[in-house]
Amino acid sequence: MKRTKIPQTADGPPVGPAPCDKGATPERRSQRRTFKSFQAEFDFSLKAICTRMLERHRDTIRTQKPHVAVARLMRIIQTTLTLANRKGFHSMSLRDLATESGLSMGALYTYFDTKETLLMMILGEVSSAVSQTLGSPPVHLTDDPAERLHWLLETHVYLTEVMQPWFVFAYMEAKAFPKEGREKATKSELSTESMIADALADGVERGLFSIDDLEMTASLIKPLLQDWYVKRSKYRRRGVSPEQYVQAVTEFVGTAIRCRSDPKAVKSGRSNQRSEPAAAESS
Amino acid sequence: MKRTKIPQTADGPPVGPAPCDKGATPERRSQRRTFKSFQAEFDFSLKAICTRMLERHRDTIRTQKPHVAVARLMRIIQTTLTLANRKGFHSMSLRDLATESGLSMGALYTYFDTKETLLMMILGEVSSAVSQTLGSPPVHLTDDPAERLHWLLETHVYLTEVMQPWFVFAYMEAKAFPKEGREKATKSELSTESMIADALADGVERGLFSIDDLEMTASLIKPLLQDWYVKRSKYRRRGVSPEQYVQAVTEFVGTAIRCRSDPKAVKSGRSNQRSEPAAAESS
DNA sequence: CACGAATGTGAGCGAGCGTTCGTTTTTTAA
DNA sequence: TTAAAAAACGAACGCTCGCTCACATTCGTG
Repeated sequence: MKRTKIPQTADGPPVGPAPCDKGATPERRSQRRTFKSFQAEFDFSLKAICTRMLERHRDTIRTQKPHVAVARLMRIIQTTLTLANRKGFHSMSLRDLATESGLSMGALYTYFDTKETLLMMILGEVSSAVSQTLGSPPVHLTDDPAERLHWLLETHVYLTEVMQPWFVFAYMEAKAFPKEGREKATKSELSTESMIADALADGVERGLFSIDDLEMTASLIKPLLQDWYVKRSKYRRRGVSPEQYVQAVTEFVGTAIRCRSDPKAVKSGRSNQRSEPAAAESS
Repeated sequence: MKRTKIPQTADGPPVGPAPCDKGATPERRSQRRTFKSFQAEFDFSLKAICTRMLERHRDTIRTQKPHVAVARLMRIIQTTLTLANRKGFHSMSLRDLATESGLSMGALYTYFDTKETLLMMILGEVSSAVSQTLGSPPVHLTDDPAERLHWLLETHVYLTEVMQPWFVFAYMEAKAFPKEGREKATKSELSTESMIADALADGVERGLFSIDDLEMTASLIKPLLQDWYVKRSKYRRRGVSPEQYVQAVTEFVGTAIRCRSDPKAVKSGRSNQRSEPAAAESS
């Protein structure tokens, strides 16, 4: 596994998330991951994604100079996501795309041979991002189901936050995928669900969770994660931050499965987290 | 934390001296509603909906004889829902629709003047169905938040079960609605959410629920309801009945909001539920 | 049966689609 | 400076789309 270089927009990297867990005190070990630390760990900027895209499609993309190709790709992809999420991929014409992205029709076809290829290129980056992040959970979590579940929810929310338009695109256009792509999407979706189910099963086995129907519960958690990017504008309007959403979902789920683990691991608890004093404890 | 006032559409004053606290036979009163009893109460068969559709569009539909018009409409709508849910409304051509429904191009235009009108007609029936069912909760529920919440979840699931393709259609094509329609959809969505928030607020006030963030919790319940029709095929494959889903969601939510009300109202508990002769699965 | 009214039909219209390719412009390098 | 290579361009092509309308067919009634 290679370490990703971090060309962060702002100045220096805000110090990665204390890489060595064996380090200091236990409280430090489970230091809460933030959206910022996620962004420091992975680079899902448009530029980074388009660079990976170029590498993956060197054979199809006819432009030679990498920095030109990446620059054009960025315009194309950015515009595609915007237009497609507004009116649907099929309703978006390549002429619209050309005009909005400032390229000519011919130039577009330097980057893909078919409109459908463009769709698949985008989908490919989405599923690659999913397996890159959710695919390799930190080993130290394997024996703490509650932490593992929390890590899953958190990672999912943070990932879909950085790549929100991408995920909306994949979600909305899924049914129009040309078979191959649709299966890929379904598989990826089910794999997320089974990761959740795994963590739940583990928790039940250790007597930490109390769940009637494992499969059903995992099914119910999935839409909560999807809602974050599908209805992103609603949450933005209400001023909900990614961290707040993670906490709300964790709490909601944690209570529902009657999670009896270390309260500070799953329940809201963390007082330093609070941005609003909010006594909130109704008695 | 701010208190959200809930501008309800048209609702009786919830405050009051709980008049019919104890009705006739308690068992009868809170007799569990089933999918079957819902179907008996409302007629959302294709025929019934198309009949209403015809009445609502007498001016646009040129066919005179009602029974012919309804029959044709049924074919048109049925086919539209099938095709649109498979490849998207915009990707479905009217030629496809004509062929599949067994009508000619010209005949189609006897029922709508524009492809967009067809879309709006379908959307209209969906939102009409929502307000017809969710809009008028039984009065005897106004003073039992847990029952009211349960009634909302139940009604929503049953409604979207009978009209599943309609709701998928509305959900998936929502972003392509021509403004007017999109606003209608958004409003309807928010109204459902505020009905939920209403019940939650009521429960918190009476000390029955324990909820940190009302608005957020209501937001989290909504996707659970949507998952039922959006991912219907998944649940069908797993053999989950509408009743089972209602129970799973109720239980999940009930625990999450630490509902302390009468257990039989919200918690699963009742194992004899399972012994019931299981609702008949319609085609 | 007859005959006007109501329905049904599908080829044809212009518009817009994805895609191509001969041409022009820009870049590169000697 | 210059010429070959790379990249950008956008009119043109064939096709399908939503939609129309002159005509054919069926229905309802005397």
